[in-house]
Amino acid sequence: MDDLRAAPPSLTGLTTYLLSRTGKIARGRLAGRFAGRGLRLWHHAVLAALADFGPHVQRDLAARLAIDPSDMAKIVDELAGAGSVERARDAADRRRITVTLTDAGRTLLAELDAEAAGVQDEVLGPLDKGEREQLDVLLRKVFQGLVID
Amino acid sequence: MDDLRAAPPSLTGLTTYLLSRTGKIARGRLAGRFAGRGLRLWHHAVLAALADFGPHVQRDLAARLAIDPSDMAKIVDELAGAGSVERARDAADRRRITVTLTDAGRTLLAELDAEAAGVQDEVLGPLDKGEREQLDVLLRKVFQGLVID
DNA sequence: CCGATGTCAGATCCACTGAAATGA
DNA sequence: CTCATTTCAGTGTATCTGACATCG
Repeated sequence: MDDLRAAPPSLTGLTTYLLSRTGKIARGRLAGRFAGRGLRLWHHAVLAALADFGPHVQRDLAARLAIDPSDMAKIVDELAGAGSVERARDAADRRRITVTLTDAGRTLLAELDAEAAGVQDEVLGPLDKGEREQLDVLLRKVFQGLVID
Repeated sequence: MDDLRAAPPSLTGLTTYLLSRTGKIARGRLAGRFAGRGLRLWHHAVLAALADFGPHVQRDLAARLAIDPSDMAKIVDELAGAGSVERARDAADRRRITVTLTDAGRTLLAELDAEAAGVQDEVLGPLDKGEREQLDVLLRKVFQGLVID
Protein backbone atom coordinates (compact mmCIF):
# COMPACT_ATOMS: atom_id res chain seq x y z
CA MET A 1 0.00 0.00 0.00
CA ASP A 2 1.42 3.33 -1.07
CA ASP A 3 0.51 5.82 1.60
CA LEU A 4 -0.02 9.04 -0.29
CA ARG A 5 1.40 11.02 2.61
CA ALA A 6 4.66 9.13 2.91
CA ALA A 7 7.75 11.21 2.18
CA PRO A 8 10.14 10.00 -0.52
CA PRO A 9 12.44 7.22 0.80
CA SER A 10 15.39 8.67 -1.07
CA LEU A 11 15.00 11.75 1.15
CA THR A 12 14.10 10.10 4.45
CA GLY A 13 17.02 7.77 3.83
CA LEU A 14 19.34 10.71 4.42
CA THR A 15 20.27 11.31 8.03
CA THR A 16 20.63 15.01 7.36
CA TYR A 17 17.10 15.11 5.96
CA LEU A 18 15.78 13.63 9.19
CA LEU A 19 17.92 16.13 11.06
CA SER A 20 16.43 19.03 9.14
CA ARG A 21 12.85 17.85 9.41
CA THR A 22 12.90 16.99 13.09
CA GLY A 23 14.80 20.16 13.92
CA LYS A 24 12.33 22.29 12.04
CA ILE A 25 9.36 20.63 13.72
CA ALA A 26 10.91 21.07 17.16
CA ARG A 27 11.65 24.71 16.49
CA GLY A 28 8.17 25.25 15.09
CA ARG A 29 6.48 23.77 18.14
CA LEU A 30 8.43 25.92 20.54
CA ALA A 31 7.81 29.00 18.41
CA GLY A 32 4.11 28.19 18.56
CA ARG A 33 4.14 28.11 22.35
CA PHE A 34 6.08 31.35 22.55
CA ALA A 35 3.74 33.03 20.08
CA GLY A 36 0.92 32.60 22.61
CA ARG A 37 2.89 34.96 24.86
CA GLY A 38 3.69 37.36 22.07
CA LEU A 39 7.31 36.22 22.07
CA ARG A 40 9.66 34.67 19.55
CA LEU A 41 12.61 32.33 19.86
CA TRP A 42 15.13 35.17 19.85
CA HIS A 43 13.60 36.60 23.00
CA HIS A 44 14.34 33.35 24.76
CA ALA A 45 17.87 33.24 23.36
CA VAL A 46 18.61 36.77 24.56
CA LEU A 47 17.29 36.11 28.06
CA ALA A 48 19.31 32.89 28.21
CA ALA A 49 22.49 34.64 27.12
CA LEU A 50 22.05 37.32 29.77
CA ALA A 51 21.38 34.73 32.46
CA ASP A 52 24.35 32.59 31.46
CA PHE A 53 26.94 35.30 30.88
CA GLY A 54 25.67 38.33 32.74
CA PRO A 55 25.08 41.83 31.33
CA HIS A 56 26.16 42.47 27.74
CA VAL A 57 26.89 45.44 25.61
CA GLN A 58 24.12 45.21 23.05
CA ARG A 59 26.52 44.67 20.17
CA ASP A 60 28.22 41.76 21.93
CA LEU A 61 24.84 40.21 22.49
CA ALA A 62 24.23 40.30 18.76
CA ALA A 63 27.65 38.81 18.04
CA ARG A 64 27.16 36.01 20.53
CA LEU A 65 23.82 34.98 19.10
CA ALA A 66 24.95 35.52 15.51
CA ILE A 67 22.10 37.91 14.79
CA ASP A 68 22.19 41.20 12.94
CA PRO A 69 22.75 44.15 15.32
CA SER A 70 19.81 46.01 13.82
CA ASP A 71 17.50 43.11 14.60
CA MET A 72 18.91 42.85 18.11
CA ALA A 73 17.88 46.47 18.70
CA LYS A 74 14.24 45.50 18.11
CA ILE A 75 14.42 42.39 20.28
CA VAL A 76 15.97 44.27 23.18
CA ASP A 77 13.44 47.05 22.75
CA GLU A 78 10.57 44.59 23.06
CA LEU A 79 12.11 42.89 26.08
CA ALA A 80 12.71 46.27 27.72
CA GLY A 81 9.10 47.24 27.03
CA ALA A 82 7.97 44.12 28.85
CA GLY A 83 10.30 44.89 31.74
CA SER A 84 12.38 41.76 31.19
CA VAL A 85 15.63 43.63 30.63
CA GLU A 86 17.05 47.04 31.45
CA ARG A 87 19.16 49.22 29.17
CA ALA A 88 21.78 51.55 30.56
CA ARG A 89 24.21 53.90 28.86
CA ASP A 90 27.83 53.10 29.52
CA ALA A 91 29.33 56.05 31.40
CA ALA A 92 32.79 55.60 29.90
CA ASP A 93 31.62 55.12 26.31
CA ARG A 94 28.29 56.78 25.82
CA ARG A 95 27.66 55.02 22.51
CA ARG A 96 27.36 51.69 24.24
CA ILE A 97 24.25 50.34 25.87
CA THR A 98 24.55 47.64 28.49
CA VAL A 99 21.64 45.21 28.70
CA THR A 100 20.86 43.59 32.03
CA LEU A 101 18.37 40.92 33.02
CA THR A 102 15.73 42.03 35.53
CA ASP A 103 14.07 39.86 38.14
CA ALA A 104 10.95 39.81 36.01
CA GLY A 105 13.09 38.69 33.11
CA ARG A 106 14.53 35.90 35.19
CA THR A 107 11.04 34.74 36.06
CA LEU A 108 9.98 34.86 32.43
CA LEU A 109 13.08 32.94 31.40
CA ALA A 110 12.23 30.17 33.86
CA GLU A 111 8.81 29.85 32.25
CA LEU A 112 10.24 29.78 28.74
CA ASP A 113 12.78 27.19 29.79
CA ALA A 114 9.92 25.07 31.09
CA GLU A 115 8.16 25.38 27.73
CA ALA A 116 11.33 24.32 25.96
CA ALA A 117 11.68 21.33 28.25
CA GLY A 118 8.06 20.44 27.54
CA VAL A 119 8.59 20.50 23.81
CA GLN A 120 11.72 18.42 24.23
CA ASP A 121 9.72 15.80 26.10
CA GLU A 122 7.18 15.73 23.30
CA VAL A 123 9.72 15.50 20.52
CA LEU A 124 11.95 12.91 22.17
CA GLY A 125 8.92 10.98 23.38
CA PRO A 126 9.73 7.81 21.41
CA LEU A 127 13.19 7.54 23.00
CA ASP A 128 13.96 6.06 26.40
CA LYS A 129 16.38 7.68 28.81
CA GLY A 130 19.47 5.92 27.47
CA GLU A 131 18.61 6.72 23.88
CA ARG A 132 18.09 10.38 24.67
CA GLU A 133 21.52 10.47 26.21
CA GLN A 134 23.02 8.80 23.12
CA LEU A 135 21.31 11.26 20.81
CA ASP A 136 22.52 14.18 22.86
CA VAL A 137 26.13 12.99 22.76
CA LEU A 138 26.04 12.43 19.00
CA LEU A 139 24.41 15.76 18.23
CA ARG A 140 26.86 17.57 20.45
CA LYS A 141 29.73 16.09 18.46
CA VAL A 142 28.14 17.14 15.19
CA PHE A 143 27.39 20.61 16.53
CA GLN A 144 30.96 21.08 17.71
CA GLY A 145 32.24 20.20 14.26
CA LEU A 146 29.90 22.69 12.63
CA VAL A 147 30.42 25.75 14.80
CA ILE A 148 34.20 25.56 14.68
CA ASP A 149 34.76 26.24 11.00
CA MET B 1 38.31 33.10 29.04
CA ASP B 2 34.79 33.97 28.00
CA ASP B 3 34.59 33.49 24.25
CA LEU B 4 32.29 36.24 23.12
CA ARG B 5 30.93 34.07 20.33
CA ALA B 6 29.92 31.08 22.47
CA ALA B 7 26.21 30.29 22.56
CA PRO B 8 24.42 30.20 25.93
CA PRO B 9 24.97 26.83 27.69
CA SER B 10 21.39 26.78 28.90
CA LEU B 11 20.39 26.59 25.23
CA THR B 12 23.08 24.27 23.94
CA GLY B 13 22.26 22.03 26.88
CA LEU B 14 18.94 21.23 25.24
CA THR B 15 19.02 18.31 22.84
CA THR B 16 16.25 19.91 20.78
CA TYR B 17 18.31 23.10 20.48
CA LEU B 18 21.18 21.10 19.02
CA LEU B 19 18.68 19.39 16.76
CA SER B 20 17.37 22.72 15.49
CA ARG B 21 20.77 24.30 15.03
CA THR B 22 22.42 21.37 13.29
CA GLY B 23 19.35 20.78 11.14
CA LYS B 24 19.24 24.40 10.10
CA ILE B 25 22.93 24.45 9.25
CA ALA B 26 22.62 21.26 7.22
CA ARG B 27 19.64 22.61 5.34
CA GLY B 28 21.37 25.92 4.77
CA ARG B 29 24.45 24.31 3.31
CA LEU B 30 22.48 22.21 0.89
CA ALA B 31 20.34 25.19 -0.07
CA GLY B 32 23.54 27.09 -0.77
CA ARG B 33 24.76 24.43 -3.16
CA PHE B 34 21.42 24.26 -4.92
CA ALA B 35 21.26 28.03 -5.21
CA GLY B 36 24.33 27.90 -7.44
CA ARG B 37 22.16 25.99 -9.90
CA GLY B 38 19.20 28.30 -9.47
CA LEU B 39 17.32 25.62 -7.54
CA ARG B 40 15.82 25.33 -4.09
CA LEU B 41 15.27 22.41 -1.77
CA TRP B 42 11.70 21.89 -2.91
CA HIS B 43 12.88 21.16 -6.41
CA HIS B 44 14.94 18.31 -5.09
CA ALA B 45 12.07 17.00 -3.01
CA VAL B 46 9.70 16.99 -5.96
CA LEU B 47 12.16 15.19 -8.21
CA ALA B 48 12.82 12.64 -5.47
CA ALA B 49 9.11 12.00 -4.95
CA LEU B 50 8.58 11.44 -8.66
CA ALA B 51 11.56 9.09 -8.87
CA ASP B 52 10.46 7.10 -5.83
CA PHE B 53 6.75 6.85 -6.49
CA GLY B 54 6.34 7.50 -10.20
CA PRO B 55 4.08 10.10 -11.84
CA HIS B 56 1.80 12.10 -9.56
CA VAL B 57 -1.27 14.21 -9.92
CA GLN B 58 -0.01 17.63 -8.90
CA ARG B 59 -2.25 17.83 -5.87
CA ASP B 60 -1.05 14.47 -4.55
CA LEU B 61 2.49 15.70 -4.96
CA ALA B 62 1.67 18.66 -2.75
CA ALA B 63 0.00 16.44 -0.15
CA ARG B 64 2.93 14.04 -0.05
CA LEU B 65 5.48 16.75 0.52
CA ALA B 66 3.25 18.65 2.94
CA ILE B 67 3.45 21.80 0.88
CA ASP B 68 0.60 24.09 -0.06
CA PRO B 69 -0.90 23.17 -3.46
CA SER B 70 -0.63 26.76 -4.62
CA ASP B 71 3.09 26.76 -3.95
CA MET B 72 3.54 23.45 -5.71
CA ALA B 73 2.26 25.06 -8.91
CA LYS B 74 5.30 27.35 -9.03
CA ILE B 75 7.78 24.58 -8.30
CA VAL B 76 6.39 22.33 -11.00
CA ASP B 77 6.28 25.24 -13.39
CA GLU B 78 9.96 25.94 -12.85
CA LEU B 79 10.94 22.30 -13.19
CA ALA B 80 8.89 22.03 -16.38
CA GLY B 81 10.61 25.13 -17.74
CA ALA B 82 13.97 23.46 -17.17
CA GLY B 83 12.77 20.29 -18.85
CA SER B 84 13.09 18.20 -15.69
CA VAL B 85 9.43 17.21 -15.58
CA GLU B 86 6.54 16.99 -18.00
CA ARG B 87 2.96 17.98 -17.33
CA ALA B 88 0.13 16.13 -19.02
CA ARG B 89 -3.63 16.47 -18.73
CA ASP B 90 -5.27 13.37 -17.37
CA ALA B 91 -7.40 11.89 -20.19
CA ALA B 92 -10.08 10.63 -17.79
CA ASP B 93 -10.29 13.73 -15.58
CA ARG B 94 -9.18 16.69 -17.62
CA ARG B 95 -8.89 18.92 -14.55
CA ARG B 96 -6.02 16.86 -13.24
CA ILE B 97 -2.45 17.36 -14.33
CA THR B 98 -0.09 14.44 -14.10
CA VAL B 99 3.55 15.28 -13.49
CA THR B 100 6.19 12.92 -14.82
CA LEU B 101 9.97 12.86 -14.43
CA THR B 102 11.92 13.22 -17.69
CA ASP B 103 15.30 11.67 -18.42
CA ALA B 104 16.87 15.07 -17.98
CA GLY B 105 15.13 15.31 -14.62
CA ARG B 106 16.52 11.94 -13.62
CA THR B 107 20.01 13.11 -14.49
CA LEU B 108 19.54 16.32 -12.52
CA LEU B 109 18.21 14.38 -9.56
CA ALA B 110 21.32 12.21 -9.52
CA GLU B 111 23.46 15.33 -9.32
CA LEU B 112 21.36 16.82 -6.53
CA ASP B 113 21.49 13.55 -4.63
CA ALA B 114 25.27 13.67 -4.90
CA GLU B 115 25.27 17.21 -3.49
CA ALA B 116 23.10 16.06 -0.61
CA ALA B 117 25.43 13.16 0.10
CA GLY B 118 28.35 15.57 0.05
CA VAL B 119 26.75 17.85 2.60
CA GLN B 120 25.90 14.87 4.76
CA ASP B 121 29.55 13.84 4.74
CA GLU B 122 30.55 17.34 5.80
CA VAL B 123 27.97 17.59 8.55
CA LEU B 124 28.46 14.12 9.98
CA GLY B 125 32.21 14.43 9.62
CA PRO B 126 32.95 14.13 13.36
CA LEU B 127 31.12 10.79 13.60
CA ASP B 128 32.52 7.40 12.68
CA LYS B 129 30.52 4.83 10.77
CA GLY B 130 28.97 3.23 13.81
CA GLU B 131 27.97 6.56 15.33
CA ARG B 132 26.34 7.67 12.08
CA GLU B 133 24.29 4.49 12.11
CA GLN B 134 23.26 5.14 15.73
CA LEU B 135 22.26 8.70 14.96
CA ASP B 136 20.25 7.58 11.97
CA VAL B 137 18.33 5.02 14.01
CA LEU B 138 17.56 7.49 16.78
CA LEU B 139 16.45 10.26 14.44
CA ARG B 140 14.27 7.85 12.51
CA LYS B 141 12.48 6.94 15.73
CA VAL B 142 11.96 10.59 16.62
CA PHE B 143 10.79 11.39 13.11
CA GLN B 144 8.29 8.54 13.12
CA GLY B 145 6.82 9.82 16.36
CA LEU B 146 6.47 13.32 14.95
CA VAL B 147 4.88 12.61 11.60
CA ILE B 148 2.22 10.29 13.00
CA ASP B 149 0.26 12.74 15.10
C1' DC C 1 -12.82 20.44 -7.20
C1' DC C 2 -8.25 21.54 -9.27
C1' DG C 3 -4.58 24.51 -10.80
C1' DA C 4 -2.86 29.21 -11.05
C1' DT C 5 -2.15 33.86 -9.53
C1' DG C 6 -1.90 37.30 -6.02
C1' DT C 7 -1.44 38.91 -1.39
C1' DC C 8 0.31 39.04 3.45
C1' DA C 9 3.17 38.38 7.35
C1' DG C 10 7.68 36.98 9.26
C1' DA C 11 12.57 36.69 9.06
C1' DT C 12 16.98 37.95 7.33
C1' DC C 13 19.91 41.06 5.36
C1' DC C 14 21.78 45.53 3.92
C1' DA C 15 22.27 50.61 3.68
C1' DC C 16 21.98 54.65 6.09
C1' DT C 17 21.64 58.30 10.05
C1' DG C 18 23.26 60.60 14.06
C1' DA C 19 25.95 60.45 18.13
C1' DA C 20 30.23 59.49 20.23
C1' DA C 21 34.92 57.89 20.53
C1' DT C 22 39.59 57.45 18.40
C1' DG C 23 43.77 58.68 16.19
C1' DA C 24 46.69 61.06 12.86
C1' DC D 1 43.47 71.11 18.49
C1' DT D 2 41.26 69.71 14.25
C1' DC D 3 39.58 66.74 11.09
C1' DA D 4 38.94 62.24 9.21
C1' DT D 5 37.79 57.66 10.40
C1' DT D 6 35.62 54.21 13.04
C1' DT D 7 32.15 52.25 16.11
C1' DC D 8 27.74 52.19 18.21
C1' DA D 9 22.44 52.08 18.47
C1' DG D 10 18.61 52.63 15.89
C1' DT D 11 15.54 53.27 11.50
C1' DG D 12 14.11 51.97 7.19
C1' DT D 13 14.15 49.14 3.32
C1' DA D 14 14.76 45.19 -0.05
C1' DT D 15 14.34 40.42 -0.52
C1' DC D 16 12.98 35.90 0.32
C1' DT D 17 10.07 32.63 2.14
C1' DG D 18 5.91 30.19 3.73
C1' DA D 19 0.92 30.44 4.49
C1' DC D 20 -3.38 31.82 2.80
C1' DA D 21 -7.15 33.45 -0.30
C1' DT D 22 -9.18 34.41 -4.39
C1' DC D 23 -9.88 33.68 -9.42
C1' DG D 24 -10.66 30.85 -13.70
